[in-house]
Amino acid sequence: MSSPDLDALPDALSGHVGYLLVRLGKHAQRLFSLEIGALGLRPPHCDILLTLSAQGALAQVDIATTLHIERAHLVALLDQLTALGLVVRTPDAADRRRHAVRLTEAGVDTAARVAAIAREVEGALLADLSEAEAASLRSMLRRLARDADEGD
Amino acid sequence: MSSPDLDALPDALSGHVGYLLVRLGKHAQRLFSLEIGALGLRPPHCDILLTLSAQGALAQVDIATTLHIERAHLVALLDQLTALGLVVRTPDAADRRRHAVRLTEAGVDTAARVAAIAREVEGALLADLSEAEAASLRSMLRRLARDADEGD
DNA sequence: TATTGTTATACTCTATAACTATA
DNA sequence: TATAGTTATAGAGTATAACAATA
Repeated sequence: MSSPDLDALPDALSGHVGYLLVRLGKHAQRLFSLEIGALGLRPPHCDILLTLSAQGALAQVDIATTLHIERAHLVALLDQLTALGLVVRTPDAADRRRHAVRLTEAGVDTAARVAAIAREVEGALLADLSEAEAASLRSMLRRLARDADEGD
Repeated sequence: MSSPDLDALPDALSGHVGYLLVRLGKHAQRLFSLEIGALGLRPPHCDILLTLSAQGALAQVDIATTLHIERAHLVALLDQLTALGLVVRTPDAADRRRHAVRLTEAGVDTAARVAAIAREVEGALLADLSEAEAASLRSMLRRLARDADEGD
């Protein structure tokens, strides 16, 4: 048994979209993590910042539902973002069980930098695709993601 | 702050292919995991079985390289597959550092069942795409995966 | 009774270093 | 010296149950 000429990507799996999604998802996550590490953030922190940036104040349960993060896990993530001065939790007068989470001014700035980094990584990831191909890919993936959410 | 009408998929992130890949990869992994749980297997076990099924005997380092699994992690995975009677490690006469890993007869059967399950999950995942769209998606993802491997 | 935020626990995946035996 | 398999450890993501405060 000598080492065979191994394809970088195993043919046995390259035909499965499921496997490709898992593999590319991990790759994208890794690239992105390296870039945002300098900000002291990990991917879920960034998902939260971008979501708050687009939607304004949200209760924790809404953030959790939107991002598919467990409520229980979200607590520590928000504690960390609070310690960094990027978000604040304020009580909701109308329903005192809920905490309104919103970006601070520093949080708004950081969200903008995160968005810029995301665009850079995106460019590197899709470098070999034409504009039309990238648009087609994005459109199909968005449809699949919506289908997946409906199935929950 | 009343609960806003939350899109299932947050608009702030749905435009990023990177985020969609991560999210869909996790979804695909979850669907697949549920199905193969009945076989006592987890995704990396299946990746190994399918790779051995296609390539025959491989040394552990080759499996690890091909599948992007750490050599150190692979040891336990192969121990588990061995305990299930699905693979065997045999010494390589030409290089006694290397162990040839190959499927047993039961392993061949299980690999076939895993492949069938993978096709089912694939069907569910891509249900809303036309044949042409699915082929286009698969082709683009495969290109991106090869690009990613070259960049390593 | 149900929901929100919280604490605690456990399992998987990932990353790293170090050891042994062989080359 | 370098490589293959192994052991051990720690961080990160995920899933679950249970609790207090509030609706």
